[in-house]
Amino acid sequence: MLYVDRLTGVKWYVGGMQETGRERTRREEYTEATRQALLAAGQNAFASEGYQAAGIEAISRAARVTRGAFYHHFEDKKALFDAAVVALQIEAAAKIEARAKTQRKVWDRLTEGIEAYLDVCLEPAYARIVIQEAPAVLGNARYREIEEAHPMALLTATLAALKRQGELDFEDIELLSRMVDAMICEMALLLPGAENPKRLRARGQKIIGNLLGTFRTG
Amino acid sequence: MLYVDRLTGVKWYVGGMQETGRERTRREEYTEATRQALLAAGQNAFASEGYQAAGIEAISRAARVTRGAFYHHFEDKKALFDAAVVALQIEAAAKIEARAKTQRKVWDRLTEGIEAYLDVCLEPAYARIVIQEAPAVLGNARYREIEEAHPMALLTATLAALKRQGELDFEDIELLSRMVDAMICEMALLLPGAENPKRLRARGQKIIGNLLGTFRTG
DNA sequence: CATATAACATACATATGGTATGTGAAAAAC
DNA sequence: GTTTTTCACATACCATATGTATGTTATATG
Repeated sequence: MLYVDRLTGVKWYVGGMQETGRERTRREEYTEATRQALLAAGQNAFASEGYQAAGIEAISRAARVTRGAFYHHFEDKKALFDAAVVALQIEAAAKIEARAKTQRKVWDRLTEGIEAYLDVCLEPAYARIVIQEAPAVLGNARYREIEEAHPMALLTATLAALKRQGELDFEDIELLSRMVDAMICEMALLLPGAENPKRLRARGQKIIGNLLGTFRTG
Repeated sequence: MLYVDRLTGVKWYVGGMQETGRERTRREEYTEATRQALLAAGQNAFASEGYQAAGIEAISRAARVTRGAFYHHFEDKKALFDAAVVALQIEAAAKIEARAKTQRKVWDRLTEGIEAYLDVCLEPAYARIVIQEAPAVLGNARYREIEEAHPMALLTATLAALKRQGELDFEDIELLSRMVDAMICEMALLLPGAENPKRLRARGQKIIGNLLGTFRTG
């Protein structure tokens, strides 16, 4: 979460934060807690009702504050949604990285990471908020900005590593990464409605595997 | 199916209209014309401002009627958007089919169709309304229903034909079709922001070609 | 010709997002 | 320690947009 030092105007994040030496006051903790409550309430509402149907009034009530408090913490409704997407993407990237790290060889890391990514995409909240609604609500530019910074960065980095090691050959790693991303998201939206999800998933992975295979060298 | 009266220039649709053998009255023609005007105004508004920002008042004014007329023709705002998506998808399917038909061999039809699909996806109105916003506005289920009935049906049919001819080998044609579809849409959202669109497009097509190549037999 | 109906227009009800202002407690300044 | 300021909220208000209920007129129909 973002903090702003009143004295220095310095901003910093908790999560990937640097210690600035200055101590946190109790009040700051409370503030952060209500902000978190609003964000959590927002995620719930957006996930279950969708962006448009989710009302700020209801979200605020769920966080046990008034709409006044909401507008103190967030610029507007879109800002809350943006924050929700960022939080989900950071979470997603962490989960994927953790799973990928269980493998030694880079190529195995890739396939494990893709597995993990698909698992994340299958979580209903993620599917609805990030995949289904975020592009429309935030606009493509902003959506891609967030996506590139978090979950896709891992994929791109892994593909780049493979290329450096000479195990993969393609000019535009970024593009290849996006294509794989698109296929994974497609799978995520397809699987919940399938009559045989296990089989469908296996087939989907085969397709993705085939594609990557065509660029594999050695 | 759209008909245009060569004498009057009036357009109308046959589809929901019962074939009564009865002649079309002038009044019915007028009615259909205003409906068309509303639909066109809606497409413009949705394409330039997005679903949420586009107001029914403005759309109605652009069609030179009041909001009362709008609500006479459409259930609600979503219904207009739905109609706009359907119309765009029907149009898209027609364009793709026309282009694909220029080729003799089925495999060439496939690649030509993919080319044509990408071209359609690059039209700003289509990209914004169908690709970017429709899933969020209509919900995934409805979105896929429309997509499957129109542009994707062609892709699936072509892939199925190739499979029948023994030129393609994969168990789930529908899935493969969806994957290709996902990649094309991804390309469409990627290209407008690219510094070298021509090169990017070529690379994207190479990726899609590679994927299909892995299932090619003979 | 009378009646019904359909294609609109008008007026209204209501919800929701956003803003402007008020308040009390806590931190900073002196 | 007292004063002053700040900040995290609450209250009240406003604007806008969706949707509905009702009214009106022209056309089709018996």
